Amino acid sequence: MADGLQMGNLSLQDSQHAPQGGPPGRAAYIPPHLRGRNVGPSMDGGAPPPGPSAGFSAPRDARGGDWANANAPNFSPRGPANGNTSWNPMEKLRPFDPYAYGYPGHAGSYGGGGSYGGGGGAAARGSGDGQWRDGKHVPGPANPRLERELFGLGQDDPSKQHTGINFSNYDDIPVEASGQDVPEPVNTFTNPPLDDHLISNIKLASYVTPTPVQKYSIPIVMGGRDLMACAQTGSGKTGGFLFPILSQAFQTGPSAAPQQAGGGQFYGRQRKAYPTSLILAPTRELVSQIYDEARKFAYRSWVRPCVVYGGADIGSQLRQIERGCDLLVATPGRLVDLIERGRISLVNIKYLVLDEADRMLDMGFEPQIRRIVEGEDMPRVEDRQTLMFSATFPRDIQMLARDFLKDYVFLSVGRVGSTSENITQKIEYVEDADKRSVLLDILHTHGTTGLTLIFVETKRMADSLSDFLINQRFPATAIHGDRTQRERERALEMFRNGRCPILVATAVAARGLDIPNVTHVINYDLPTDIDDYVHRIGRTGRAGNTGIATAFFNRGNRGVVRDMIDLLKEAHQEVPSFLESIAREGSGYGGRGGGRGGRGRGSSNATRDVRRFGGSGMGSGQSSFGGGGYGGAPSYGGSGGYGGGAPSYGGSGSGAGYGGGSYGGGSYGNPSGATGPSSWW
DNA sequence: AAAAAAT
Repeated sequence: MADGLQMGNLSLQDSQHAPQGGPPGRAAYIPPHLRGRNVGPSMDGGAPPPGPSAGFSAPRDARGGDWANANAPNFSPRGPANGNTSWNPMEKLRPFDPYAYGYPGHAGSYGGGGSYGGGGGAAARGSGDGQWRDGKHVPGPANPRLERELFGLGQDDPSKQHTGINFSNYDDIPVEASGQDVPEPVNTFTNPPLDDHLISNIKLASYVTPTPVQKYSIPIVMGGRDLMACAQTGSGKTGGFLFPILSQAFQTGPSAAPQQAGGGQFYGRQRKAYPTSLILAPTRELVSQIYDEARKFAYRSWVRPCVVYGGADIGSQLRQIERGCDLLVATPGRLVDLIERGRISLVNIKYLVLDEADRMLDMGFEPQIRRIVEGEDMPRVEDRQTLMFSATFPRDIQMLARDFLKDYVFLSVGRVGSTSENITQKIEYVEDADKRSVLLDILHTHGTTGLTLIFVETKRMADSLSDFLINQRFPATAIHGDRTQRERERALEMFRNGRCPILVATAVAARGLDIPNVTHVINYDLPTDIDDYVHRIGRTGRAGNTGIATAFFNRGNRGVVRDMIDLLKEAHQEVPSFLESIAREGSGYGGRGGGRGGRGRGSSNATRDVRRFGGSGMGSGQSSFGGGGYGGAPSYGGSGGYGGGAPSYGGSGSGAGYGGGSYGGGSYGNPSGATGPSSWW
């Protein structure tokens, strides 16, 4: 991978790779917003942007031997001292926050550790794990205990027995791919292109057929292409990036560690990790979820996944990383922290994944993300592969895509829930004062099968409603941002495993969480943003199953009435007449019906490859998945679409952009004349 | 209004 990289200047190397305790050899910290693109803080004195990856080919980089040899110092330098089998208590405690208990769940696989180092021929991780030896992948022995933990027996933990079935319904999910030379999708988990070891892990996890996202993403990523995918969590996107990344990793082995002084000697006294894959996601729950998946598919392989996030003891995370870290799943803040501490270097990154990118931006992570991607030692765009996932594709995400991706394939995956009709949506007119009793009616009649997720708008309401339900002898619990991390995890776990099949939640649980078996979502309070509604109901009907979504609607929600009607129609749901009449009453916004401007419902997921259209037309560049939009992929505007189109993001907002034709189907309803859509904000 | 995140 280092081939063809230019040499950086030496001072650059030194400042970047200086042992952590050393004097701060770098220039004063430059805040991200004052920084030019590609000019990281360590690029003193106007060094041209050779990219941080220049740091690779330092003279002292003693690569040249085989990978394993060069890599060895990265891994468990302490060797046997750490190796142990006494960590197993984790097994009982593990459920959620691994760090809370001192050691991440990977422990069990770590076994004796005695095989480390030795003659330097192998990058061994301990007797339980696989190795990369003499240019070959040598999977570790089976570990029944770990296997049970990772893949589950499906007995007492319903959350594990249920990993994505009913695949036939997946096929309803439309996918549109665009870009230059889009590789043909695959239809099976087979070799080629996938690695055999990965396939065996996929089998262990009982995945049978790739989901639509995976069908496309696997060949795209394995073909070395960058990817921008608009997809939600339930679509199987985690596998969509993990499968190809791990498959490649199994076949090509570890990268050489830089900064290594030959003979397996450590250069510098800090142990620093050099992951080859980095996955960024916005929340702790999400990174944990991704990490759990990564552990499954990395089972018995040489690849060691790690997870870091805030709010947990950093010491144990540091120790975990020291033992080897090939695939790192992280929240941005904590990762920056670790980079600042000099414990993680990104020079070896081959794969960068930004998951739920829109949400990360919503949460104000852009500075950290830009710092990580552009302001540290991450290889340049050309020298890494970058995959971005986002439920929506608004302007700021387009900018990120423009800056972080190269000649990417754009993938648009239909809404899992609403569009594919997996979810039956019911809207009931309920005044605030009647909500409790109506809720009780529903809970009584709905029976006890499956899990019920109830969304409310405020934390106080979450508490009081769950108290109320408990008083009414319903097994309920609550999750919201004022509860401690531990309480949240516990609530979620109780919900997952069915001991508390009713969960009252605020928006904290609206997005991203993948909880199987949620059969009913109740919007006790409707959100003001229809996108949030879509995400909420998307907690049910997941993995191709069906679900029911009930919403309590009254005049206080008339702000979303227009979007709600559009959404119901698009999803071929019944539209109650009171909605229409309330819509006719007018919502007081003027302009187009709901006053939502262009950022209508279409933004939820529906997206198009902006590169195809000359300008971004609508201010936010979002579009709908409307009607016939899929098949056609009408106007790619010739092959020059990308190169030429890219700079146009600054785009006009003035309406003209619909021209592309994919709106023809007209299901979008009202692309009416409004001008600046973004005025809505 | 709520949520999230490095401390």
